[in-house]
Amino acid sequence: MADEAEGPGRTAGQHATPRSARTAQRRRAVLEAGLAVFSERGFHKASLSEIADRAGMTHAGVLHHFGSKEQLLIDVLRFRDGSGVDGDAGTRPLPEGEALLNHLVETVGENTARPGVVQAFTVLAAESVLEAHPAQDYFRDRAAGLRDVLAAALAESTGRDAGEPEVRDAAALVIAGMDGLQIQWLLDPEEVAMPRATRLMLEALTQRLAQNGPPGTTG
Amino acid sequence: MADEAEGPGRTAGQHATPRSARTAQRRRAVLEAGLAVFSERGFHKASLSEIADRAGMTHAGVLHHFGSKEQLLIDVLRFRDGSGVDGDAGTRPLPEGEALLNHLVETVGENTARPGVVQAFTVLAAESVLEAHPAQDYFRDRAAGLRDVLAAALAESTGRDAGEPEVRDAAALVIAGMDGLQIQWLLDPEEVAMPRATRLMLEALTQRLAQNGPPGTTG
DNA sequence: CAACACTTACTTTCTTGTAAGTAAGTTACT
DNA sequence: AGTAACTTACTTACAAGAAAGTAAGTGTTG
Repeated sequence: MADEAEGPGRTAGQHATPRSARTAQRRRAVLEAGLAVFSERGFHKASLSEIADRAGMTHAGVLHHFGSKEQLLIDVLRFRDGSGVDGDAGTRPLPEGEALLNHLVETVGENTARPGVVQAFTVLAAESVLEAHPAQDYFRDRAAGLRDVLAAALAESTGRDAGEPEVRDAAALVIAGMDGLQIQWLLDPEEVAMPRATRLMLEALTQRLAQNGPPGTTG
Repeated sequence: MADEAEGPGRTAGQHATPRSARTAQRRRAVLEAGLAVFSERGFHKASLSEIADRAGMTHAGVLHHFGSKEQLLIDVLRFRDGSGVDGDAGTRPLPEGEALLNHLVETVGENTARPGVVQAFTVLAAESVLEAHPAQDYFRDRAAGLRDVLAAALAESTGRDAGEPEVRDAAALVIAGMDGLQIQWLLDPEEVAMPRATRLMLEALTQRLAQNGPPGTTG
């Protein structure tokens, strides 16, 4: 069983490139197992042993690669998110402007097909609110960044200014709506139509912003 | 003969309360400690010992009253919610119809003053999504009930029918928005104005429903 | 050979839950 | 009213297990 590489050496910033493709592959297996277990159990109830089992090693082996459970969580989130501490991951940058809004509805639709990832982000985001949670910075920064790009997108498509409080509130609401829908959907998938509801929210908010807004643009 | 007029004296007896009342009081202390600790740590990371400490007894004492950690959680939720397993609790039934919508914004405003309770419900609701979580039924039923009353309220104030998918989606969105805003607010209180955003959401959704809706009303 | 990728074994710390004891309070009966 | 029988509200002590993390060893590989 040799090295059929999928990209052995990578530009990994300041971190040294992994020695072999096999090592990268094992790390990746741990990250995937971590995502699965964190999403099924949440951070606190997840155990390194279960993650290690699924990745085919012992919990000490996991610690060898990631140092601590907290660091593993952070690496798992970045791995899934895209920024790819490791070799790669789907890393597509978000579209900007109006395209972002359509992209969101699409993404929500895709998400109904992978409850695992949805659950991981939902549970971990809420959990991160707890004092001294290791993923707190990650989720706070993520939310702030999303609010920014969403405010820009909403502003663009309604002729408003991205700095207006109402626009920023709307941006927060879009994220909030998506997060909250996920909770309800995970609890009761048949009662909640995530993509349809997301579209409704976007339409309602953009209509409201457009109607109430553009100072000189409307004429 | 214990002067029955003033109740049974303990060594340091000071209460004019009969034994059963004192017991209820101790149980209540545990419920309040439980709410605090569950909200600070989440269910899994909360420990009976810490709850017991705050209530002034040992963890075995807590188990004497509530049987198990899971049962304690459920009793805490019901206690805070109102249904009052115990003697009391503020059990005010939700207003109905349009009044509910105003009530929501008010409640959100009040909530900014008590992050503890907000955090408890936010974190536990998201956590309940995990397999075999003890509060899963509680939160699923709660969400379903809220969607019903909200759909009715939205229908009433927009001339729509509470059974229409769009109205039900809007109801789910209101809950989702509130839940999601709480997460963002807990992570970054200065960046998120919960009450203002909540009002915006309600306005945007009711306008959208009213505009798009009443089959015979529009002309 | 030396670094790496692990494993086994162990330590420490916590966890919930149980068992059994005790000091009060309550009830039943005379 | 007095007392015995019982219940309640706890406590201390323990059981049994899981958890993360450490240390040290082993085999592979570049």
